[in-house]
Amino acid sequence: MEQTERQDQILAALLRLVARGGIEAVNLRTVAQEASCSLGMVQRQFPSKDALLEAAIEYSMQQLEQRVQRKLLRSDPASSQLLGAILAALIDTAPETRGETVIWLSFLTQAVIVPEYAQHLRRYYQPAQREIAEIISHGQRELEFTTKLDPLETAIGLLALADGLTLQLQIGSITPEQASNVLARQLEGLMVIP
Amino acid sequence: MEQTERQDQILAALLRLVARGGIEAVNLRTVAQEASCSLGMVQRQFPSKDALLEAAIEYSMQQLEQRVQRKLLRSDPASSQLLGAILAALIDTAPETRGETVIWLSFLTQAVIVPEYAQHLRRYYQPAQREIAEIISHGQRELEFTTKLDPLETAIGLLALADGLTLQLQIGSITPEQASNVLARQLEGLMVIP
DNA sequence: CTTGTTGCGATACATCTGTATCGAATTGCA
DNA sequence: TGCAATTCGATACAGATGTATCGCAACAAG
Repeated sequence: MEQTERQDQILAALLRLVARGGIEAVNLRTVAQEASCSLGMVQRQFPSKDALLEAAIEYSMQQLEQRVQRKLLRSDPASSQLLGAILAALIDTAPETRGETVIWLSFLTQAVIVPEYAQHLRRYYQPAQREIAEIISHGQRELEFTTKLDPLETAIGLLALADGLTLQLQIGSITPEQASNVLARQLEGLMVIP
Repeated sequence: MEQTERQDQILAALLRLVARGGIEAVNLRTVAQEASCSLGMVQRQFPSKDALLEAAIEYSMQQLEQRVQRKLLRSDPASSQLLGAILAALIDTAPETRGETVIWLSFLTQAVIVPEYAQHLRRYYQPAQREIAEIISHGQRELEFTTKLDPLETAIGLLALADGLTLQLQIGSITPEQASNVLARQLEGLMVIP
């Protein structure tokens, strides 16, 4: 068995654990048990618990990235369709992605306190903001979007909205239908003249 | 010294602690130290750590409630002004409110896992959604808002947006100016005809 | 003033958790 | 096949943490 393969098994086990019991359920022993290996094995694959969690975040980000990319490939290349696909991937509530969502939220919450985490996140969000702004810009040039709003500001709003909707969805204070309706209205809003 | 007074001192100490080090910095000993009292005192005021945290959440929610109410009293009674005041209070980044923000985010994250917490939060969000929807409805009837959008759906969007912006603000991936601009654009959006 | 009660803070205790260590098993190579 | 090196998993260890206990001091009632 290869190194990275074993590491991925452990990371997957960790995410299953997080999906069930949140990040508080994670410790070296429970992870080992979930991964059906020994405590020593987990220690050997990851030098410390922090390193393990860091790897889990990285892993989750990659999974999210892939999910977005897959949606984009299947999507109509019109700007509004692209945006819709990206945002739909961000608020995904499929059970398989629950672990990723929860660990992502935990990481966000931690980042408010730990500057290094916040920096990590900025390095993710700022490119995302720019990419979405670019799509909006493109839509404006192609006259698909008639809005005159600032693309970057609009992109920031859409990303923040997606995060907020994810939270509300996860705690069940809104339904998936409501969430996608809200997003749909926002996209429609780009096609009027304000 | 009265019971509730001592409890409030402890809760305030806890929130200072959370503002500095997040919820992980909270344990009975650090709280006692921050509150300049003994471990036994904290134990006597709150039967368990869970009860202590529960009380801290309640306390934070009351503080937020009061902050919103104060803003509302000072605000112009026009619907858009009311909405602006509420949303501005929600994304507040004043240092004094940081502890509340962080504990609120921690609680949100926990709520994804703990159904009882989620229920607490729904009991907060759903009235908030309805109140904001009511303000929007009123604005529509008074012809201040020309939008034909569904009030409840719009309210859900605004609240989710506020949560998302709060997160992004706290990790520094957007500036306060960007956040309030995004909110302002949304409010302007209610005054067009879509 | 004495005595019983209550409140207080220090300390003890059990558990959990990250990390280090060590002997045994396994594997690869000559 | 035999040996050396590596890998494995069990266990030991230290520190942190929630909770329980206990002796002492302050105070009130008689």
